[in-house]
Amino acid sequence: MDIQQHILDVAEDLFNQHGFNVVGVDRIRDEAHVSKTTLYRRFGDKLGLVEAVLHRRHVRFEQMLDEVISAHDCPKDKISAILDWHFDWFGSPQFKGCMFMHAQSEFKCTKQKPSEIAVDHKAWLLSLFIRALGENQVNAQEHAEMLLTFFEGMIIRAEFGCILHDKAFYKSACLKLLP
Amino acid sequence: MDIQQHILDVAEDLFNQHGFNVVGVDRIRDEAHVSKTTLYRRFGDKLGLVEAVLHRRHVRFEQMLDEVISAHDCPKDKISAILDWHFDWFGSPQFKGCMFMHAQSEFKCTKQKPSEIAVDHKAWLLSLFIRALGENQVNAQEHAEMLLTFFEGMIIRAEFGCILHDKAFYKSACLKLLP
DNA sequence: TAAAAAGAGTACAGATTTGTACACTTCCAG
DNA sequence: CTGGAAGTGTACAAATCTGTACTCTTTTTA
Repeated sequence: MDIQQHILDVAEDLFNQHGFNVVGVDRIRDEAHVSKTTLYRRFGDKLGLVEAVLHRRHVRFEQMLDEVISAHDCPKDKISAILDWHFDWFGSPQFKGCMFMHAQSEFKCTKQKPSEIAVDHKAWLLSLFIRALGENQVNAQEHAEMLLTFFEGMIIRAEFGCILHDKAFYKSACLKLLP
Repeated sequence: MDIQQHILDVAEDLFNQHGFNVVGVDRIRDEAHVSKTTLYRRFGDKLGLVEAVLHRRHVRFEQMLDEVISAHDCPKDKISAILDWHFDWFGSPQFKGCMFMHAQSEFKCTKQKPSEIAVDHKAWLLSLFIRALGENQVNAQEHAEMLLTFFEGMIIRAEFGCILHDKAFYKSACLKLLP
């Protein structure tokens, strides 16, 4: 059992459910059943822990979604698969919105590293859509941006508990936004 | 000079720039140049102040956007005008993302009133799009939801500093999402 | 004008938060 | 088996945050 990963598991879950600033180090210590000494030895300070959580989450999303789009051939199927993946995510009990959006809103004014990680994550997400559309397409960049915009909106609507049950409407909308 | 509105001005600006939990009552007192007695006499507690700020902001948005769509006739022009209004907002120096999204992410886990106000605001926003499309249209509800989703995504992309300079792409995407 | 309401300013109680210190234990590798 | 790295548990310093208390002053209103 890797204690580092266990701490990150607990911290990620707490940050995801309640936010970064509102969750104190003592609470992570209690729920992870480790000592504060260990927390500060491993991650330096609370900000270091936040960064480690975000970085690991980004890598996980990267692996999952890269696999999702590589399992299909044409742009239409790749986008459709990304949509399915998002709906599975929205339906999971852990879903509480996008942690990178929350990091951006909580840390952007102080220009701290979590905000930087969030911006990098979204830049990678745009590149995923560009690759899904095929980079040599005309205006692939802009079409990818429109699709990403729509997906970001879906995440928000899901966080507000307002996602429509019928996935078909979203799939149809995505198709309209394709080149 | 209305002291109540002045306090709300200052609090709204601070909450907008930095978030709700991170801004303390003492800071609002200092920047508004009022006493803590006045703050607590007027708003009860910090949560009451947050609620008052959100409520007033919702009413202001309601007035502005109702006026925007009533100034045009066909759905296409109404949506286009809403888009223009959003781009003006994104370009303003006060823009720091959607305060109701932030309220939802900071208060939803505690099921407090700010989250309720945020949900109500977004429900009203959906109704705005339904009215803009014309309520008797086929699947107006669902088309409005797709448009709202896209607009929520634009707000997020703007918060990340990633909105494209050329408004034409977004306008074109909106048209594709119309019935 | 006199009473009542509202505000200023300050102090403070009580809780919470981050981060450190220190003594003691566990565990593993040379 | 032994020394060092890592972990536990506790205590605590220092800052911060919410909310109240209390006195004094200003403003409004009857």
